[in-house]
Amino acid sequence: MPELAEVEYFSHQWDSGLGKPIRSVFLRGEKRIFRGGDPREIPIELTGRKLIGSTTHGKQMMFRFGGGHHLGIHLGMTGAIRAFETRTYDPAKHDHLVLYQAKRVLVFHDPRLFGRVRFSSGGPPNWWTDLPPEVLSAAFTQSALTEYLARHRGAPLKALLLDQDRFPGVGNWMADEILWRAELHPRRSGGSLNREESKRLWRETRQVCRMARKTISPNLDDPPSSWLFQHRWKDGGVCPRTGTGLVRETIGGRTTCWSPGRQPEPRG
DNA sequence: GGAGATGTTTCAAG
DNA sequence: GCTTGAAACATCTC
Repeated sequence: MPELAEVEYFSHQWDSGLGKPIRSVFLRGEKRIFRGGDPREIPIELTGRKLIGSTTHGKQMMFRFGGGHHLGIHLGMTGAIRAFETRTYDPAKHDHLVLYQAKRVLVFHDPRLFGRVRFSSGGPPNWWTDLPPEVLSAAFTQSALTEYLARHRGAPLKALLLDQDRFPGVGNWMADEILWRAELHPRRSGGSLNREESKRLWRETRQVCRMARKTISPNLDDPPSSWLFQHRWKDGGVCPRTGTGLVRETIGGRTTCWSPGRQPEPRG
């Protein structure tokens, strides 16, 4: 499910637990979720520590605890963060991490195990500090994008937009939304864009990220019907701008939706 | 029963 | 060495 705006929404689900200590920790022990680390550290280090802050970066979430402990969560495709106001809670089938506080529980849930939990003691770890510039940061410049497109001149735009090292937080539906607004066919190659098209791509990438945060992050509401988002999954879906039929096909390894009336097929 | 799902990583081919 | 594409991961829903 989650792309940048949804990730922001989920990270706030634990806000009610800010400033309060963890009393105990439940681990399901699914190794895949904690790949690359040893989850047994988590109960040892977090018990008695307060949750003191949270932040997101693209699709990554980071929760800070007292004592310099950091918990990183990636939701993968089906992960979710939840909080329940309760004193007792039996972990559900796909709950992988449950942090018990005095009056609530903070839960990470993920049926498909594509999500990931990382843990680090002693300051922010490299996997957090070395993240690339966010799309809405000042470092995400037009010229950096142009340079990137030139380097990946053979790859389809759809595949490039899913590159988390360059477009952190952009996922499948956001990539389609960006290309639709920029009037660029998803199969256009990185090297085929002229100056004007490259500028449109840059502008719409930022615009979609900005609007997604504004509309989705507060309550996980769906975007308005003027977006491609609302029409892209429906068979027989119609482009809200041209009124003509939408097309779906796999590009860059993912289901891709576009409006042929608006996004002309590349030549050749 | 089969296909596909708003994601990332890894591996191999070009 | 770099770029690109496909498969693998595991479960649920339509």
